[in-house]
Amino acid sequence: MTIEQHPKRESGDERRLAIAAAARALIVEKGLEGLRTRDIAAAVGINIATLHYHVPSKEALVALVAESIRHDFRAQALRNPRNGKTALEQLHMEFADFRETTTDMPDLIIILTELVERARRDAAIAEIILPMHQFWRGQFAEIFRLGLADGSFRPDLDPEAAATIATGALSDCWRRPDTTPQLLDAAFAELERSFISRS
Amino acid sequence: MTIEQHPKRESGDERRLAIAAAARALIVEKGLEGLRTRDIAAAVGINIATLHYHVPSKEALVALVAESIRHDFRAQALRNPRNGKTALEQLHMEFADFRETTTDMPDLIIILTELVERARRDAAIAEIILPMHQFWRGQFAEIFRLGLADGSFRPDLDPEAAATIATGALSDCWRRPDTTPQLLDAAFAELERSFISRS
Amino acid sequence: MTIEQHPKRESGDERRLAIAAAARALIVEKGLEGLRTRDIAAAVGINIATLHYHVPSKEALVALVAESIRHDFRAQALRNPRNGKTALEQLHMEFADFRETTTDMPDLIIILTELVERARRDAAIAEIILPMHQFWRGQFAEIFRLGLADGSFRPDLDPEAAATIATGALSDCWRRPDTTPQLLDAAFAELERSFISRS
Amino acid sequence: MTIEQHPKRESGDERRLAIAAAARALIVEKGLEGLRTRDIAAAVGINIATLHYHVPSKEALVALVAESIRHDFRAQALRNPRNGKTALEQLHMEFADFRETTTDMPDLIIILTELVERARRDAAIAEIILPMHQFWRGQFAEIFRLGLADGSFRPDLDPEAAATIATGALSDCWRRPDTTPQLLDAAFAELERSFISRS
DNA sequence: AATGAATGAGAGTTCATTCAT
DNA sequence: AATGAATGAACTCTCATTCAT
Repeated sequence: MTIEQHPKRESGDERRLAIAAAARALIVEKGLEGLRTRDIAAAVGINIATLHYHVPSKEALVALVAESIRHDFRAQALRNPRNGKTALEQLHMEFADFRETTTDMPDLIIILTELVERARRDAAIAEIILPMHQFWRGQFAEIFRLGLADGSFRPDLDPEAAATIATGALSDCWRRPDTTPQLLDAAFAELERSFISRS
Repeated sequence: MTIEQHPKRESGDERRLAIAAAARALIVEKGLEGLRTRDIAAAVGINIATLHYHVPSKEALVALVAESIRHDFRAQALRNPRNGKTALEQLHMEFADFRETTTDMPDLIIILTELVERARRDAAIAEIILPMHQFWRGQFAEIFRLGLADGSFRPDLDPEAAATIATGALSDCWRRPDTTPQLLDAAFAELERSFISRS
Repeated sequence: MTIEQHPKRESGDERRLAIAAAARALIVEKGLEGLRTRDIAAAVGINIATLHYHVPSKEALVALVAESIRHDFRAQALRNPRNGKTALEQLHMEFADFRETTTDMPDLIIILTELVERARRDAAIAEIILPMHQFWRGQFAEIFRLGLADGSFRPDLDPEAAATIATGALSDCWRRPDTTPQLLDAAFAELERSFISRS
Repeated sequence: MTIEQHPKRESGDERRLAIAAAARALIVEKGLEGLRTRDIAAAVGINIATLHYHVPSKEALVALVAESIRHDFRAQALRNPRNGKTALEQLHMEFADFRETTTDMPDLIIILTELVERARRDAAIAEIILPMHQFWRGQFAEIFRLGLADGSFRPDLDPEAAATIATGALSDCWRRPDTTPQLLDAAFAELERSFISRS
């Protein structure tokens, strides 16, 4: 895209981006377990030794992927500002965002799931991934607190627990191998009915 | 059962049980990805060739673990009969069962999560594992349908979607590395408030 | 066939015959290199340990096959007596015998070839197999000597060398993967024209 | 060729040559059946992984050996041009070539025999090896046709059958474990007497 | 910044053979 | 005479990583 004088010799950052992209594609295809450094190098079009020059170890490579995922999530989260919206509007936006992500970047969620799994055994990954989950749940909790204050959600709602349920249901819903858009929509609707006040 | 004079010489079924147990312990420790046949053989106290005598391949070994998990789940599901209980009582029992499982057999859920992940790429595992998930969700759906009929749950409840939410929230709740019993209890309570009728 | 009181418990000799037969079939199918004791046991319908009870080692098993081949060859050689025939008649009979063997027992020659190959490295096999070859060549030499005496073969014929050529050409002819009956017939005819006297 | 300061670090082609040479020596010693990748690596002085770096699989390794044999055969065949020679002179040269090969490169024929045997079950090897045999037989046939035309061979000679007999006799002659140079010479002489015209 | 060559450690699997019953 | 279970030794092959250039 930008003017390149040495197309074969990309800058270090560009190479790292290409490596992360290739790694993500391969994780989607074969899972984190099936990820091979040689495959990544081949996909990028470089030598394995060159790959190790840019990313010193496989551990660092997985961390790079985790960072890359976090970056994309953050970008998505910041795209639609919530300022000045009602709690219900924000909840709808949150649902819409999730729906959009599952549609536009299904890979992102697959990789995230794999990283969450790995986070249980890899502290470095945990440090990157878990805050993401917490941030997402935090956003839900914030919405629920707002809705409690303005009376749009039922008064006995526990914002934290509801956030746990919402994020849990959504992510598990996506994780399921037999998932469908209809299933997701039904879950959205049922979650809304569960939380709004009725009077 | 009987006093073993030759612990080196067990029957095939006993060995297979011991192998499944050792494999499960190792999966909890190192994940399915880190599972090594040699480690299992060492844990059981047999030669690797002996392991292959009883379980012909690693693929078959993972399937054996999946079967073993299914067996345990079934046993647990059948322990407390639901006959003659109200919908709410049954929901409470479902929660209690889950709680009991997380307490008594935390490994079971960890392994199940790994197997679900693998099921995405391994059809043989999928065939064993996915029905379990569906059975669990089906039980929730049944409870919600019952509660709709007797008026204990709110009339606009979508039983299937609610079942999806309940199982999703619960399993995700457990999957989280930072999970606590309190978190689980809060989720139980919030789910109940979400679904019961208020009048 | 014979009256068996314990069909499952054959006598040692019968078992050894069955083992040899199974081994021969498997050698034809997969070669001596691909011969596995387990496959033989399975073909016979017995346990591997039982196989080892009857034939103590794989080496002994190959020797058993070699003996079995020698037995068949001998039987075939003795079937058509050469007494009172002319040299040319005997040569024709020799050709007919070879042709018959390639038609009726093609396996026999395949296995023999494999055994000859192995004889180079296995003295025990060599001791069984090489005399067979020498016996065959000796018969040809005898025929050529007879034909020299009665003038039916050309006077400058070297019986030993001619026997070498005849057996060599025939066995190699058969060994070839693209062999055909026509090829064999052409070789027979050309050999005859090469050796008979023309005057 | 040049003085090597780092014998551990050779070019890929050199390594492949060294691997082929080591493999050939080992095949002569233990047969194709007894060929082990570890032994080859040890003979070359490299790690097994390095061997696999240069030759990706054992199958490819056997193919490499087959190619190497073909290369040597071709070089030998092209060394002495047949142009302008009489049929008889060419036949003598063919015999001399074979004799030279058996003297200078006895291994070559041993390995060839093993490869021919394997060609029956391995299509990839067959594609490399069988044309060699056919080329050799074709050369004999050509000589016989030439000799028929100029009257140096007997008029009822079947060139193709004679070529089959000649190559068959020669290769079988060599294959025999009890072979001697005298035996070869006697076969040469007898073949010549069998085919030349007498008038 | 890049690469061809090399490697240690280890993976799953195979096989003839043996042991206890 | 027969067998289920066990085993040592070996096999081919893989992978992340390093070295020399």
